[in-house]
Amino acid sequence: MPKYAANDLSRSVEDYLKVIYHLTESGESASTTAIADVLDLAAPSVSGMIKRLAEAGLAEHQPYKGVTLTKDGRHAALRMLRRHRVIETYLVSHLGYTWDNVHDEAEKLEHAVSEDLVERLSRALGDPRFDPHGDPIPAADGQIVDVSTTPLPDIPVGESVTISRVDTGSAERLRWLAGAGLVPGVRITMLDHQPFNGPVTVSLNGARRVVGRELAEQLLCTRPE
Amino acid sequence: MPKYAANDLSRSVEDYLKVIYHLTESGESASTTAIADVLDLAAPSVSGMIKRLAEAGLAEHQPYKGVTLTKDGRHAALRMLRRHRVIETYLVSHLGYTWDNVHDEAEKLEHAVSEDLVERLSRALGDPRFDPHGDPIPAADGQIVDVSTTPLPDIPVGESVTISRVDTGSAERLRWLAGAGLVPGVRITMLDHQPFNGPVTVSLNGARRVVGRELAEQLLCTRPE
DNA sequence: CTTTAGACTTAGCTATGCCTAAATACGCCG
DNA sequence: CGGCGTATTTAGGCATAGCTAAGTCTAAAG
Repeated sequence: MPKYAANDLSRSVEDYLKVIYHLTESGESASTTAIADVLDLAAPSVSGMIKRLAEAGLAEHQPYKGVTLTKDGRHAALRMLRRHRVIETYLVSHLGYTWDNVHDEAEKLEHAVSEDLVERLSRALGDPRFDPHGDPIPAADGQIVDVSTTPLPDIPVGESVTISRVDTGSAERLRWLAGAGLVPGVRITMLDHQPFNGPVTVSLNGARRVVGRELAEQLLCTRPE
Repeated sequence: MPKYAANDLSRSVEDYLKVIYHLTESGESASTTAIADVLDLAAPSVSGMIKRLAEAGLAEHQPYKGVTLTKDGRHAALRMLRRHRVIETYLVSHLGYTWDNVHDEAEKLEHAVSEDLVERLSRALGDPRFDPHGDPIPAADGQIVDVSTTPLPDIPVGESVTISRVDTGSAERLRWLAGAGLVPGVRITMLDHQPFNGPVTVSLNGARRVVGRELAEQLLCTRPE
């Protein structure tokens, strides 16, 4: 018999679940310190919350080894992710926000919107599958598509690719990228790699763009065929 | 020098301020029990919060006599009222909500939206001055229009008036009224009063509507000239 | 003028979620 | 293998905001 999904988690719990979800996406478990860093909290506060999450059946904790989400916890985290990304998309396409300033607003709203409102927002948008940063929006049932992408610096010279995802939360970087036209959906061709972690040069619509290595790593591309 | 408006009140504080604002609109001070009833809290909890509100300079408390808002408190309450009504209006006109089901959603969102978002919503609506229930929306600076209205049962037979405001939060009543076409902006003519607090009969667009006294009291009308 | 019901406040407890300080475990380096 | 630094947990507090139980004030009725 499935447990009733606890649908009334506190704001804090929701935030922890989201962070743990992100930290464990690559398979490893999330450490206390890593969580504390992201949420800007003291480590003991995180220790305490991890215990509560485990008791609530949302997370599994191996003391001193880290924490992972249970099925319930992952489900709740995906619900938050859906909310966040639907809200961001709506704010950008219907209320004049730009992709560099939606994050904070969505961060607050995602804890306040009802299931119903999220679905209305999604429908008003035509049930988009990606948000303005190219991040996939989980479906209402928690399904999330897994697009295989390659960081821009790993693209060989001469190859043409499509930018599919921009993996930074930095408003400054997002603004610069938007100004340079380097946004999801755009087709670019790799022209040059400089060695020793130097910049890469790409062309888009005939124009040249030089992008520093660190930023280029955050431009995730889909390769042809 | 004006005090900086405390812009980071807790959800609870915001709720208390709203309730005290409503209870004191008619000039009297709000009693502990009245506040407790509306918020569905125990009286001692309210006593405690009133003390905190007074310490924060948001309310004035005469022990055993009731509480009123200070200028700061009233300002914060009006800010919440603006948020609530702008959100309700947006949900109805852009997201397919009906006037009987927006309240709960707005109640949660009003604590989460930023000043910026409220102004964007308002602009997207053309800066409306009334919400779907006909309640005036305070301006961003706290100005609120005071429309003088008359409860429907006080309209003499034969007079034609416009429904300007529907003063009930009951979803059932709102649904019935919408079905009967008795919504703000509609012009009706008083046909009959039954005695002993009996129902009133009105015509709208040639149709007759019989409305019980209690409900009719909640239909606030503007009279000609 | 007293009594008394009901409104209001005080006292003291609970839960959440944060903190600092102190204790303890892990794992690496010599 | 032992020690040491870092990560982690435990212990003990604090603030907010709720609760019940008990005491106190007000005002109306006798």
